[in-house]
Amino acid sequence: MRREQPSTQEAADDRTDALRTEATSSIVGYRLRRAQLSVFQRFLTVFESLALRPVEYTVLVLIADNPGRKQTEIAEVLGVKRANFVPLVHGLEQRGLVERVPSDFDKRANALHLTQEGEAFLAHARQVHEDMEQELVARLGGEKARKTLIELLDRLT
Amino acid sequence: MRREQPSTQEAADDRTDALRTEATSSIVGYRLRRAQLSVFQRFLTVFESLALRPVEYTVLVLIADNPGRKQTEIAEVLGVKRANFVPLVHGLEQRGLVERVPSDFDKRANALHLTQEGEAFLAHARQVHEDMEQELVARLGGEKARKTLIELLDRLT
DNA sequence: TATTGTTATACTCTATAACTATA
DNA sequence: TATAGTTATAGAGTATAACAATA
Repeated sequence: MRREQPSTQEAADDRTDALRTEATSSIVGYRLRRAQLSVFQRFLTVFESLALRPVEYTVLVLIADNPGRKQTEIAEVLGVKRANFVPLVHGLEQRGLVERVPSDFDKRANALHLTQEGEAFLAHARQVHEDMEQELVARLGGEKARKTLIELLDRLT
Repeated sequence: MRREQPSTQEAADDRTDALRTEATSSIVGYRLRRAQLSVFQRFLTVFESLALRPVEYTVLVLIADNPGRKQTEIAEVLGVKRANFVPLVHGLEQRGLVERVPSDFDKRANALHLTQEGEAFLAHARQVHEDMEQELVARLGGEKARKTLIELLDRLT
């Protein structure tokens, strides 16, 4: 049997070749983190001209699909603390994409809506995002692979 | 055809039922983030008695499999900036798990090694981690599902 | 009493610049 | 000149506590 690596007892101060990373392959959490960072980095690049972060895109999508909901509700489904949601939605409002309408049913609450400009912006963003998803599907090896991935991820969540 | 939801044109200030989140299902990055956070949270719980964070566990594994390597090399393969790696490895050294040995070949560099205590600690940590991985495998639906997941994640990285 | 939105604040992660000692 | 380790620091992201208005 051929010895391709020095003994594991030996130090390696003098070697400049690649590190052994086999053990990290078996750490699901580590692989998840690397993949997530990679996909988010790609998102930031693709959405740079729209100046939209991943969480902001998701907020716009959720408001569009749930018009009139309270800040707390949108924040909670996203896993964002309501205290941290304040500056987030404030930024979207200042850009003219989101409206905070005092609720008729509960004077403490703000009902969230997209503005007309917000709807148009999101329509464009959805297109940009769909293109990115197709790029990911290509990397994964097809729509079936993407569906499998989502299913497996959901089992971990 | 039965109408199960109010018109999408209508606001929803008065409803208290679950939000529509179908659109977020199709966002791979979002699903990745949720799954990663969930798995990391589980890791923190499982490793609470060992007081070990995910990145620290990975550092120990990498040093064990690559004794004598420089800080820069371990940091880079992990995607950690060398500046941020300093306090990380310092903490592991203070706990008596890791040694920084001035390299014979390059007086600028520190060669990283596990101490005897570090080896014993890691042996225990690997066991705890293996138990956690088996728990994840059960959630995923078997070893084959886990292998599929890792393959798909690697295609995104 | 409890909840909504808000402010303030702290802690972790991450990123960059600059220094020193070596190469 | 370039690199290894280090320090300082700034920016995100995330967490908790406390407050006013309202339920």
